[in-house]
Amino acid sequence: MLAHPFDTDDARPAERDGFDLNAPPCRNCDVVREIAFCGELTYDEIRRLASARCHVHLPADVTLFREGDAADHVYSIASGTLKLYKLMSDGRRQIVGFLFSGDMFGLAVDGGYAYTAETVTPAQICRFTHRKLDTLRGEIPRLERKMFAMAVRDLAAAQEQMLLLGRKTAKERVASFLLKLSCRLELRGQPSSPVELPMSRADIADYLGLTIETVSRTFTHLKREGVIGLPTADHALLVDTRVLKDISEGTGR
Amino acid sequence: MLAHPFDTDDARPAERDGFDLNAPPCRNCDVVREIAFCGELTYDEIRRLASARCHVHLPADVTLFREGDAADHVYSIASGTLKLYKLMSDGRRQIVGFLFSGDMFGLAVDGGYAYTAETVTPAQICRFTHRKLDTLRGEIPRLERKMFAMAVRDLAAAQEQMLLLGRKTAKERVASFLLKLSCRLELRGQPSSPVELPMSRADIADYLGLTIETVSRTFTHLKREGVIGLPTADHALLVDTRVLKDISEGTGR
DNA sequence: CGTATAGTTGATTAGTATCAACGCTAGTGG
DNA sequence: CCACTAGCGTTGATACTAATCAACTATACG
Repeated sequence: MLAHPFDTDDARPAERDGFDLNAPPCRNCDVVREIAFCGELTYDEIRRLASARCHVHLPADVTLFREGDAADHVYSIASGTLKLYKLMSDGRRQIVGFLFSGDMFGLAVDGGYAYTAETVTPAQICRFTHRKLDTLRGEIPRLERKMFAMAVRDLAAAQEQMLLLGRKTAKERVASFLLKLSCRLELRGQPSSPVELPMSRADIADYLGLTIETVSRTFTHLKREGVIGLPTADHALLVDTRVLKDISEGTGR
Repeated sequence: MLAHPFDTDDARPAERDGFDLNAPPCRNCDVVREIAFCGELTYDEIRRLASARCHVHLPADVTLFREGDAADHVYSIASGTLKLYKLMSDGRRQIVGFLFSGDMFGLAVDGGYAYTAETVTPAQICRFTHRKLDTLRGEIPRLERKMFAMAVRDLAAAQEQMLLLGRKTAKERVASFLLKLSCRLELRGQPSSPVELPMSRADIADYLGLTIETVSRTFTHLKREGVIGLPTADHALLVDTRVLKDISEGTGR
């Protein structure tokens, strides 16, 4: 396992990677504002948060921590895509979530992470020690609320995924997956249609509870039906969102 | 839908169903202590909580709210079993959780419940308005922390269930299910073996992403193999927990 | 340009769903 | 008190979706 360069949490938190984290209404705070916890916080609060964090840029396919590791840190994504997954002893894998900029992860119950976290693309990551973040949460009620809201949102998303995994067909799963990615773009004010698929077919399969082959075949079927387009393997065009939505809900073909 | 008798949240919260909620170190506060939020709170804090709640006893098969309903309340279970589920338009159902005494539910993101909640057995339920609970959370940091911890715990459980639904075989699912119920008993200091199954086979099937028939057959197989016993349809005896655990993890038969 | 990896497509198999019948238990009414 | 009925659970036969096994193609990399 690659030793990742986070080892400076307490050493020099204020200046790192060219970011001066202490100058309030500047480029740097805008960057911090991007990160998960900071929605609706004041600049002063963000500054306190920023001084507790550790920022790093990682290449693709880096493991941040493994399921069962002592949960020392909470993470936040500034840019890039990550995956969280659980493994069975025989190698079966379930990806419990793909994460993007603004997402938070690393919360743990009994001191151990419940999943492995790995970068899918190069990514800029912030990291806070649980200890420091706990203190800050106590001092900044809005931060506490924000983190709670994020946990509740994650829970609702997980429940939606349980419906997908337990009750949907392969076609419905793939359609739901594409729509979810598209929705996320729309929420961020970006065009909803050419959806980037930075993850491999294997990752998609392990996220949807399918095999690589079934994912590939289903993409092809949807393409043949004219519902989607696949200009490249890692870009999907949502040609008919309406129909795709019907398919994802079991109403359509 | 049955109109459930909760309509007194603001009317007379202090005295209801024979419970005097204002006398601190008495039977009633012990009852309240049972409920979800109250772990690690002082009697004073519990009293403030209790004065905001509304308590009721419900029969089996009562719907408390439906997916999409305006999320007005947060609920806590004092006794009994409930199920939370999501429905698709064609009737396919995924139960996202069975809940027992001490569990909390009804947290919502965008003002709407993400699932339907229904009693499986007769149950004693507490209810708080989101409005009041939000205020109390602000006033009682420990409450805020407790609810956050519960949300994180629920999230980890949901992720574990995603692994089950996405990657486990029918046998592994049923074994995991029985072990989970058994573990819960053990954590509460009760004998881990005769596990009560208050829910129907249909409920178990919709929880495990299987059909009634597959659940039934799998119970029979495990019984034939001598791993479990089924004295009645709604009681399971865990004969060989070790083997059951191996099965649930894909290590065993 | 050759090789390795990811993705696609095809043939077959396996696990679970579906369809169907039967048995058991509990509640009901004579 | 006992027969009747309804609903739940079990068991069996068959069908079907997605997994597995296998081959091939396209893309990226040295």
